[in-house]
Amino acid sequence: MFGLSLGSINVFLISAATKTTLTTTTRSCFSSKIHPVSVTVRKKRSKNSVLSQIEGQKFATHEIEGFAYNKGAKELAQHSESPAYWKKVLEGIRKMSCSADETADGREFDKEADTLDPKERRFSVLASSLLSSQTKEHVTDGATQRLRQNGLLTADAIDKVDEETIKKLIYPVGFYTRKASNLKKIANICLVKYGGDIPSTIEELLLLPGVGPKIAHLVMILGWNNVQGICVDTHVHRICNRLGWVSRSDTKQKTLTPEETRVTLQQWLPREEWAPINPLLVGFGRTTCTPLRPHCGECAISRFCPSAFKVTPSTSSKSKKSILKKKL
DNA sequence: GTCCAGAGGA
DNA sequence: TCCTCCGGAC
Repeated sequence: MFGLSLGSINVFLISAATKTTLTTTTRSCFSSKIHPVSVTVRKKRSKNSVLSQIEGQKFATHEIEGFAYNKGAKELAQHSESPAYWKKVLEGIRKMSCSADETADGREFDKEADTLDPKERRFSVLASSLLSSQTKEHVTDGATQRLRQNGLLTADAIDKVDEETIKKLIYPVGFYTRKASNLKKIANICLVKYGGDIPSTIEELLLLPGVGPKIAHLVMILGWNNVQGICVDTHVHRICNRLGWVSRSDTKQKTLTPEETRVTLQQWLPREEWAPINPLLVGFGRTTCTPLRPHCGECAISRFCPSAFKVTPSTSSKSKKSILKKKL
């Protein structure tokens, strides 16, 4: 159960949040190498040099690493004001998730994951993260199981097996043809460049085919227990905008992309919430705060939500087109 | 038929 | 910025 891995993440988070100095205990909580990063962010995402989209935004090294241990760190980590009641909102969503009897994470990663060799565990995290995107949970689980049963959850094995076999085994995950091809390429890169392990930084993960910001951050958290940033998918993006938790700089307009949401959200959301917020909002977004016709009537936090009961169904470009067609 | 959901290519 | 990739739920 992913809960196990989440457990270890929680341990890390608590220690990171409460330590005031960098101790060996804290350091040992990271299974990964720590890469101090100072990133200048660009407006347009390019595969080679990227982290995010807000121009001029810089992260202090200690912030990126996950430590708020020196004097200036707190101010830096909190340079944007938190929206009112955000704690109550998260608490309310947590309660709803529990009563709906959902898994807190919304994702099941490898029951046997803890018995695996760390390198193999990380590769399987990367593989299942890739499969899970744009795919229902049970479908991902089935595909991952089949890969495992065939011994295909290591870089070495994937590199050797032919693409057609992978394709058949992972069917019917979303975009299985492309994913099979990407998986082969990724396995080869992991083998050649990383000795069968996976990359340990966001930048290097982003160089892998089929890995964008969403999966890169997810893999850093689940694979390396290293919270570099929030894993923002379409649910986190939508819900944060509905709640008014993020907006374009100096305006009240919604953020335009998940990447913009991620950077904006990271400016005020305390670090210990970065890892758990994705599974929490994904569950909430699938059941209650749905993209089309959200169930505000049964939502326990609607009183905190500026969009409650007035979310107009977002008109997609496709439906806009068909509306236009009908008019013509 | 429409929408979902991230990444990549035009 | 839009389109494409996929099966499947609705």
